Amino acid sequence: MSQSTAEARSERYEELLRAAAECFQSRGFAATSIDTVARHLGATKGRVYHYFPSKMDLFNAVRDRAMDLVFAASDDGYQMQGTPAARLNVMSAGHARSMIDDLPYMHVLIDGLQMLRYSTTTQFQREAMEAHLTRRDLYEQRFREVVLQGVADGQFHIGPQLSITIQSFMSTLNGPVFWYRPRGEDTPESRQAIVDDVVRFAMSGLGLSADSFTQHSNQSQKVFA
Amino acid sequence: MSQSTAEARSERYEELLRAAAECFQSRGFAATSIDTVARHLGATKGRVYHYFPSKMDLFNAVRDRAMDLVFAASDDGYQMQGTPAARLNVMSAGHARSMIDDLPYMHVLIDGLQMLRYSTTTQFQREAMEAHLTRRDLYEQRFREVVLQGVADGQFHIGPQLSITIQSFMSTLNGPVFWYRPRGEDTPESRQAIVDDVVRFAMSGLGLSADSFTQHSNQSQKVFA
DNA sequence: AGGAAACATACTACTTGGTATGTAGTCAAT
DNA sequence: ATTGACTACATACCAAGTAGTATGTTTCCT
Repeated sequence: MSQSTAEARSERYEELLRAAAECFQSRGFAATSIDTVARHLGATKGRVYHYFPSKMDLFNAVRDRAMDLVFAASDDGYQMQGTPAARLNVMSAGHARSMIDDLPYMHVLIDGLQMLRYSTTTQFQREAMEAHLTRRDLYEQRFREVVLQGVADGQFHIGPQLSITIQSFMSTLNGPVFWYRPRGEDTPESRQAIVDDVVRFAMSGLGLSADSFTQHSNQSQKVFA
Repeated sequence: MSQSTAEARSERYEELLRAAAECFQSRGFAATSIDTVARHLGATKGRVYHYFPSKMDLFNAVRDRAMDLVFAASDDGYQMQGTPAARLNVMSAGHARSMIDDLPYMHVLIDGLQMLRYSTTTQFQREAMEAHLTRRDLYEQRFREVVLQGVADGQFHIGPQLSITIQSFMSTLNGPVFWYRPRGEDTPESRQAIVDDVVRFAMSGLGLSADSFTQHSNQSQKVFA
């Protein structure tokens, strides 16, 4: 197999994955038939089943890809040096940005959890689900870790139950998946403005004003230790 | 028809409505069959179709009921006298409380929006959907109104885009629908603690500390005008 | 007793996940 | 140039499930 054919296959695979994500987004898993995905591509079932052995595998592939994307989106902030507030700010912005930019995938990721008790008949599917949940916990753990550190530093001011605060924080960041829909007039800048506002709200929920975590070229301002 | 039979019918109707809500919650609309709902009641299709002419009508009834509940839950706060912060606090607590107490209904309400472009084939269904969206807008408008007044009073501090703030605020309040699941050990008090923490986060997102909106028996404390 | 309400049962037309098979194009070796 | 193997699909088909209907059957009220 030559280089170009391998690339071509990869492109076809991506095309199929995206089409599936879009269908799952707009109609949900159960209401999306394989024929639906195929028609969305101007193809037939044969093509879909050539790349994925079953509908469930297709869905899992989309969900796993979504997880890859959201991990990548917040990784810079997580690996970054700086205060918990600064790190969390970059992580959150990346996360929220991904919600908007990769909306079809993220929609699958967010409400793909209801699949928990849905049709977990097969053993193989149970394992795939469990592996996914592990990754998800790992992801949430990153945010929890940084928030906890901010609380320890006295920089964040949260309620008595950390888990509730984390859930609320993530709910805010995930929000765009439910209410944002791309329009003709929106630009990269307008999308960034949305992200900034969402992140501002989320950080503010932790008791932080924008001054305390945004990057200033003038370093003289330091509100907290 | 006697009084008791009318009551009995009403009870049966409620029982069916709740069973449907629970099924729709756990599996979604498309994956829930009429037989599923019937089996959940230990009955057969005949019973379901005796009360509802179609699956879609059943779903609409659940969704409308959910809207009734959430309206009722936040109405006290909306009608209340007081500062925008105090009113919004009570409204939000009622809303969040309803998310937890009426979880099956609320789940249907929240993600029932994806039905927008789903199978809106019939004209009648389009009208039902449009009527529902109108009520939903009206509901959100109540929160928007109170938030806007708080901003005008200088009591709230929000980002440049009001609509984004409102969406984030509602996302936080709706959050429990996605992550809360009833457990054996939770009590009315523990549930209230969850509600309080969620509301605290949401209000904090508007730049409000808990001191500025909670009711104090000692009235001497007034942080803002 | 008679009728209507409240279901259960049996059945139909249709959809859907998955499979089995056909087929056009590609690539490499002879 | 031809052949053979393989990829990348399309087509045809089947078993299972589902929304809705038509028709019993039991229970309750009057």
